[in-house]
Amino acid sequence: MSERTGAPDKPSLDGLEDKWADRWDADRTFAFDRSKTRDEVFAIDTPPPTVSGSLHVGHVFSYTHTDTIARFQRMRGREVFYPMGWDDNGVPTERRVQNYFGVRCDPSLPYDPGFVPPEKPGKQEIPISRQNFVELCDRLVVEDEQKFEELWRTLGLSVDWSTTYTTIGERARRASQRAFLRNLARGEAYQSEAPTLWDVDFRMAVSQAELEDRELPGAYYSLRFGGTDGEAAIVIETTRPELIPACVALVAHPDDERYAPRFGHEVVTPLFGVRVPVLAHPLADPEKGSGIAMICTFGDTTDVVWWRELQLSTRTAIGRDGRLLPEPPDWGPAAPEADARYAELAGKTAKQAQARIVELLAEQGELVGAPKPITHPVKFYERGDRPLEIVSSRQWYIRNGGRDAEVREAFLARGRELHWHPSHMRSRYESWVEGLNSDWLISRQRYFGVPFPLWYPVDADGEVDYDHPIVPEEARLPIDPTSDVPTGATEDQRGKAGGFVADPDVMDTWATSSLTPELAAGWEDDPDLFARVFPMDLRPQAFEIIRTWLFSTVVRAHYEFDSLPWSDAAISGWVLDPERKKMSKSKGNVVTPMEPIRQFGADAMRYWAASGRPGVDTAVDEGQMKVGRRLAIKILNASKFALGVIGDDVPSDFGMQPDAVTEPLDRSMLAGLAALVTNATTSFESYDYARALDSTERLFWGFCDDYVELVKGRAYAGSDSARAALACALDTLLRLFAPHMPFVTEEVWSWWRAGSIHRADWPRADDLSPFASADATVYPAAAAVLREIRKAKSEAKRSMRTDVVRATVRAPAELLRSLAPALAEVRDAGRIVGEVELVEAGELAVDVTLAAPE
RNA sequence: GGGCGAUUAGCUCAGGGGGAGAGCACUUCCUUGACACGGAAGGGGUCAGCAGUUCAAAUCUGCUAUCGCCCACCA
Repeated sequence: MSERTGAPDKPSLDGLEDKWADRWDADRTFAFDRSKTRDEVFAIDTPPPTVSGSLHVGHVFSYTHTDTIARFQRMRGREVFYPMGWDDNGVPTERRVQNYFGVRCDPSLPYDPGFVPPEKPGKQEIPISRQNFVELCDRLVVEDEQKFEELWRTLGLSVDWSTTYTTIGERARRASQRAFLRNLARGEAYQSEAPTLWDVDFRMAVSQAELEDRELPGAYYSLRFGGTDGEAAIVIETTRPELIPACVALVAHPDDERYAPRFGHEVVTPLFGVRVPVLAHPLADPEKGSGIAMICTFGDTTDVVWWRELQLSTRTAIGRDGRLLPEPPDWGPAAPEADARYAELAGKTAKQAQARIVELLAEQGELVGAPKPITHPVKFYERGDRPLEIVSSRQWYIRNGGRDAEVREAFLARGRELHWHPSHMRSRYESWVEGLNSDWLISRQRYFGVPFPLWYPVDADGEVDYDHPIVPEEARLPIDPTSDVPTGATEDQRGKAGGFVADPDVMDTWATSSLTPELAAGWEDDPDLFARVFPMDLRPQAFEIIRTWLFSTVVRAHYEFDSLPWSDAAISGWVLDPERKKMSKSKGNVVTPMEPIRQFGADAMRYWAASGRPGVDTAVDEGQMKVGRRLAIKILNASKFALGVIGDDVPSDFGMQPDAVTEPLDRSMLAGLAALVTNATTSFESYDYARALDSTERLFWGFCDDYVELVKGRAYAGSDSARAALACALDTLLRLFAPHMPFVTEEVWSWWRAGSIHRADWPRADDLSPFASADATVYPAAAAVLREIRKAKSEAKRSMRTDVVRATVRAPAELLRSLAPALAEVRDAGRIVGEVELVEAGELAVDVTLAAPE
């Protein structure tokens, strides 16, 4: 509990961050009170930052938005559950641990409890077991966490630092495996051997959500497929001639009269002389190229559709390493020259094979005309460097509506049930769900991650039976099937006929991240906490991971709890560099936040962040930070003035004493403040922290410029009405600013109040209701006239303290009526020493006669 | 190809049927008793364009243009 200190002579922002961060920590100001029930709690599903690198200014931006909401809800009386997670699961962390310690994860190795990494990573990576790797990860995360936490605390995030979680730790592994096993038991998870998008460098399957298109230069090559039985050749266009050996058919639209006579007939592939059928399918576009395409297994996702729907055979040419397979595919009947052709290409990368095959086509005269250069979109893994291939493999999926209209409708309904801020972000969710074309592929052929908690029986012939996975009891989780054995089995049965083998794969990181609300809430591990916080209230996140994080979290909660994981989603925009370019490490334009926080102050940094509207991309702007700093300083100084006239003997509960406010000017000012409270509250309730700040700031500057000047004389003279009004306004304004500028408001609060402002009540318009009946026009009228007087002095290039010998106020009758009760204050603030004449006129104008210069 | 958003002062942006606004920058002035890490004032805009609804449009509707993003089976 803080002691009242009174205002210092020279208030300063210096050192406020450390001072108050330490105090909040010591007082446990933001500790979650878990005696509160669900309806009293406001729970936030905080995005766990990836601990592989460093935080950048974009994190500061969006986490500040969330923190303003958290502080508002806390002041409103909700017990805020505001945990922090650390995302240490996934490729970025895997790479960081590899590079940092010079090790490599090899799950076939046994755990070595005595392993110590080298002091400096050697040139050769040391292979270690998965458990050893995870332990190193835990160790590194602790170091990263400390840096992150220091920044968050300096920024003033009001999280409860005793409620943290990680995404690769034991709890996360247990929750991920438990959720998967339950999906499996209910039939929501299934495995399938099918063509899958595949990254040839990472050598793993990639899900639809991890795809991105990149524009790449390419070319259309026109190829001649020879006719059979005396029929003419058919010319097709393709961008991937290297896939000719994988060609299984040609396809044209059923209504295309050019090719209708050939349907069911065969043609011969160029170079290889393999016979393939000509078929009809509505997906073939008569307008594209020559209107007829070659189907390869597999060149793109359309090939997969054709292959499946036309029930074609498989002729695999490209392997999982992106190179042409060493052995030729099954050509079918009679293709004498095919093997020889293929031998020359085997082992080449797709790119090399294309170059060679184009040469050969040209030599053989089977290339029609010159290649037509184009640029076209090609699918990439978002982290990958080479185009994706499609290979057939056995993978685990979770049903997400990609292949089932009913399931899809259920998730669209969840999207409509969720409150989106801003609301138009819902359309991104909807277009994603509507465009799904496959289920959620959750298995990854990686070593670091949460393993699938499964084994498969090996039959007497040594064949693995994938259709009857062996699952562990939930109580055993988390397990690693490569080192743990099925219940009742022994290690010596591993890999043996009649024994078992482990599922070698790990789960996609989103399979864990999709459980962050459950993880943070202690699902199954802490049922008492879970009941108090789940489903949560708010998911704050960036828009670009709606299709991944947001959607997958909805999927998991829908299946496990038949509910949304939270009622509201607040979607933040991007932070752009000062030139309004997207920040990225490769461009080298990433702004790190600690330096500007130290330079301008955390409140100033937060001011900049909170000025960015919900969902709107915002540029890094030092100008806004300077404005924020100026505001913070103004709050210090205006408070110092107000407390100076309120008096040092003010009791700590002095403040809302509406009865003491009797003067019309004071009552009028407080009427405006009441309207502000309503406005700011409404804005915050709809997650519009920016509007709340904007309206509060607007009133505050006017308060400083006009009200303080008008009331100064009377306040110095000891007017009780002025003292009470200033106390009331200061008290209210500080609390309105507290969510945005927690440090400076807490500092000022400590001068005259007990306890933390962040545990004080949010202002209620009801507290100011005595002023609802006040004439709200008095204060604006007085301020307007005062501005006219200042203008006259400014235009005369005279000091503001110049005496006014005589003034004539011309104004509409209403304005003059409003002005009347505050005329004394206007005289005082305007230094009018002589007569004031009031004249009715159409528009406000003030003529003044200034005292002669000395 | 479909969708979402944006277009307002030199810059960054707010506003959302009836006065064209803020901050920064610029110009001028003021070292007044809370504040020189200040303060007062000023200049500056065909609210992207066209059409419509309306007594009245920056604001609502439609179309167009430009920019950004999302989605799509892009041979």
